[in-house]
Amino acid sequence: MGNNGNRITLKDVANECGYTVNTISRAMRNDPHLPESTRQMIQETAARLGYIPNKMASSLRSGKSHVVAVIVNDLHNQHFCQMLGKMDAELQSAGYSLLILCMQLNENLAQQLINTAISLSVDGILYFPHMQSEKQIETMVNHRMPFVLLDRWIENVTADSVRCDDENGGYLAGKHLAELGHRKYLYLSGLNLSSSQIDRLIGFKRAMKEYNIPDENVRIIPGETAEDALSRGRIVDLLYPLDYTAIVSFRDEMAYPAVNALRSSGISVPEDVSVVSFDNLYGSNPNLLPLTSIYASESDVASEGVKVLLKRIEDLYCPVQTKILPVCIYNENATAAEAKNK
Amino acid sequence: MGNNGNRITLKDVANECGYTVNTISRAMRNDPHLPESTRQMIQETAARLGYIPNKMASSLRSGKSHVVAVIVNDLHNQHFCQMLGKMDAELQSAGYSLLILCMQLNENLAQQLINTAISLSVDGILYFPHMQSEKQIETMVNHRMPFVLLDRWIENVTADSVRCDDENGGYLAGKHLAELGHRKYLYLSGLNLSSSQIDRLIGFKRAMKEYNIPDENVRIIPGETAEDALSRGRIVDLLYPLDYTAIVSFRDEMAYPAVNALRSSGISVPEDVSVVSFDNLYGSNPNLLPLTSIYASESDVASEGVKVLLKRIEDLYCPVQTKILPVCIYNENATAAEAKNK
DNA sequence: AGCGTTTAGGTTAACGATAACACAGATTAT
DNA sequence: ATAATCTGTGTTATCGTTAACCTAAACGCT
Repeated sequence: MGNNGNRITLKDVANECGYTVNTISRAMRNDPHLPESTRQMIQETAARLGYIPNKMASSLRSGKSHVVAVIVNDLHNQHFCQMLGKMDAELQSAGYSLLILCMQLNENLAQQLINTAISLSVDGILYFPHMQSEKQIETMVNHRMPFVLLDRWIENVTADSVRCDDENGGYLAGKHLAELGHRKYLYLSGLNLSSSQIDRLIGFKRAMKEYNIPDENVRIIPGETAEDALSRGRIVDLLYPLDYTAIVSFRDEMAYPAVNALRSSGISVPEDVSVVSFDNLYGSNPNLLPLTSIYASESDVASEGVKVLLKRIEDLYCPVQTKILPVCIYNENATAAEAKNK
Repeated sequence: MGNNGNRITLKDVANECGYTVNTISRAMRNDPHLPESTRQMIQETAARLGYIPNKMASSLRSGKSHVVAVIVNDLHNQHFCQMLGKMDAELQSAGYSLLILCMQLNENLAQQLINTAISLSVDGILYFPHMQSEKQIETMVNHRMPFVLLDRWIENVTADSVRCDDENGGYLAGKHLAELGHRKYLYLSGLNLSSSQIDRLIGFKRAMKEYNIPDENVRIIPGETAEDALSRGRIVDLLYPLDYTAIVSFRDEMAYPAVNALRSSGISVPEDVSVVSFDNLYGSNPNLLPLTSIYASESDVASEGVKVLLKRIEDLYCPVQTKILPVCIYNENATAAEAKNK
């Protein structure tokens, strides 16, 4: 008979076996001090009774929850989803579960989500910060909570981080287009200047300088979302009067409507206008868009991120880990077409 | 002065305020028995000290964790990811966090994931079952764990469920194609006969009967994954000799490579061959594929699912809830082109 | 004034598991 | 042969919070 309501606890197993809860607990954790036979007998009884350990209790006492939280900005964003899959796989094989906390595009939620994570005593946090937000970092540090910053760096913060080489990415974008002979550029920036945007622009400008393309040939269009800025009329207006022939978009999701707008106006991509973007969101579907995309493997970011976090969980005081993953530039179709054009 | 290591607990706040932990606990939970002034003072002190409640402890004592688990087959699948976003939003506004447990395409993990969920004392489970698996259901029932079956039904199980009207979906697919005048069909089925596949096929056959299309005009190609079955050669071989002009694919992810294969072989879609599929995965990108897709709003499945679960959490013994969401058939481009063709 | 009823808070015992310590009997070492 | 160690287990305290129960003062009412 169960103790209180219905849940089967160590106590129930103990009663059934004639041992104390302590011994059962040990058996379940495969404590080497128990003789093989006893352990087996206990584990079998536990299985027979349908015992499922209560991690809340265990975590409360032991301080380990075997749950890792990931904090992302938006679950509708494929970029994150692809990583979640990989992260989950890596975490699972290390014995962790994944708690997803999502800002729903509202950055003010970040602090609250971090509190939630701490509140649930997760063992670590995979954090995709959306803004330059030192306060959240401070909270985690104060609570001695292991964490890794993903995709971005944060000003004045030294902490474990995994991101791709955005500066080089921007450079490669510029170089690629410059070598194709383009002289006038539209650079679609975003509204929030995240670290990756800053780095990409810096790299891009470095390339421009290297190829002697003057500043005034690069028109930066900042602070707009894809939908509202890149409507057909707008992008065509922007392109034609000044003979821009190249577009750089800070991420594929922004490039996508731009390319659509161009095509609908009878402008071919990449024949008339070359487009370079970041993330390679559509990389797995090479027929979809004639984009050249700059990216680091999402899978690598995810698995490196997990690796770094697990290391930090294991040793809270190990030296700071920073991984900057190489980016590559690729799109079969676009590259081929552009080369032909050249 | 903290008690043990460093975490700030109720006790610390109590010491600081001169009340007992009980009173602090009450203040934090906004217990109406406390005078406004005391509560405010306590909450301010707690905030000042950086107190973050320990949900492990709270959950252990109170039996509520305010975490809901979702069990999915594959996080790389967009269909799930889209729902996760919506679910998370709905759950967040109800005060819950979302724990994602993923089978990594390995159905044998299902039982283990359910155990994990129970182990973590989640308040409920959103379950996308992958197979006809009664045992997992039994576990949840035994543990009085609220759950909702999503997307699928399970034989011999009566439980809360939310899914779309797959039978009608299949019917609409058949009707649509039959009315366009198609007489010979390739029906791409999947390897595992999930309930949605069964229902879709049943509905499709009903339409075939209604339009007097004999069984032998429908060739069912089962048990293959998209990649391996629908290579260029294969699909073209299948199409040409018998003059199939219509393809039904049990889900968009399978249709996608098929369409690509067709196009690469110089067969136009939808001009030469009409393709109907399910899920409307690419619906938000109408230029991507000339597919006609049958689907129910993912957002609806997600939010209905959450709604049903929350109700069940609130009252474990309320009557069984089953929601079958209407499907619609749509693709602007394909429909227009097909109509012109007709 | 006397008696019930709030009001504001304290006391105590859980929730389920685990860590630290204790300890008897068996085994080994010297 | 006796001390030292190991083996297998029980005892107790504790993780941080909450539920159930209790009390003392203040208040209202006839």
